[in-house]
Amino acid sequence: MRHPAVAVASPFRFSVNMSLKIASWNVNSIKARQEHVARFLKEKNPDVLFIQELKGETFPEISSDYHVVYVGQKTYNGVAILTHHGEETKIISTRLAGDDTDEQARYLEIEFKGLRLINIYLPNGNPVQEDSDKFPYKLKWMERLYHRLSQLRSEQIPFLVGGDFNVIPDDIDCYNPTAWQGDALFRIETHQAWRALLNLGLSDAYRVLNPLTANAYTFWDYQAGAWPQNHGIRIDHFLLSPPVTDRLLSCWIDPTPRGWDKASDHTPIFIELSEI
DNA sequence: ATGCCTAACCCCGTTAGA
Repeated sequence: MRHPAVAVASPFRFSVNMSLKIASWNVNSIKARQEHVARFLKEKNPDVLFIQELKGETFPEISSDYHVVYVGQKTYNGVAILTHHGEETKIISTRLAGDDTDEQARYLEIEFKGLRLINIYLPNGNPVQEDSDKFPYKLKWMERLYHRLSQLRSEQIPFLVGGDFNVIPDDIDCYNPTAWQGDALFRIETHQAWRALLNLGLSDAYRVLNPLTANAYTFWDYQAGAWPQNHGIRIDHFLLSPPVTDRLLSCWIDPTPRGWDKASDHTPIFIELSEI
């Protein structure tokens, strides 16, 4: 048979432009990294950029090509979503449900092109010790996230969650698993909560397409020559709900911004989705 | 080894990050 049996719905279906490129990057202060972000947008031209750790209450003017929605906080946390050419966005929520007393700016959920986009800066959780509530806060936050995503699943709303999860999913995701034993990013409770998210039917976009790739990291400590020795961890992720996983074309980590002068300790991760 | 580095705040050291 010379011609495919299935008709092509649109002559543009196989155009290279018919995809959505979404990036996520913890910049460790938007004020300190605004020139890096401007360079990144210009060079990579993503349709959407998730940013974490704004570390401030304001968002500087960076690019007239992008529309910015953000939730800020003095000194700590803060997340933003940038969309190219001011495409239609609608803010659904600027906080994670489940604790009205939680003032930390770590969650931003928007509607974009029929998708729910969720940008998170999941709590670090260290130190793990009796007299600190940081680890319990992390676990509670993950439980709240589970409930929110479970709700979206039952409502059959297609979504993706991207950001700094502060979770090292497995041994392959860090240069020295032994060194991370007991750390909040690698604790058994953290892994249980991570697996609970996956068991909602979500996929870890990077591992779907790169199941065996080792030494693939998104964070390198400023200290002890971690970057030049590639002593990193993979903690920035995209989790996709099933219909979004069906649209996944590619997922990659771009280490180059980590090598820039006065760099963030994180580097961006990308996904590319086919258009409907 | 629990620091090594970096940023914010604002007092010139502390807190937090991961």
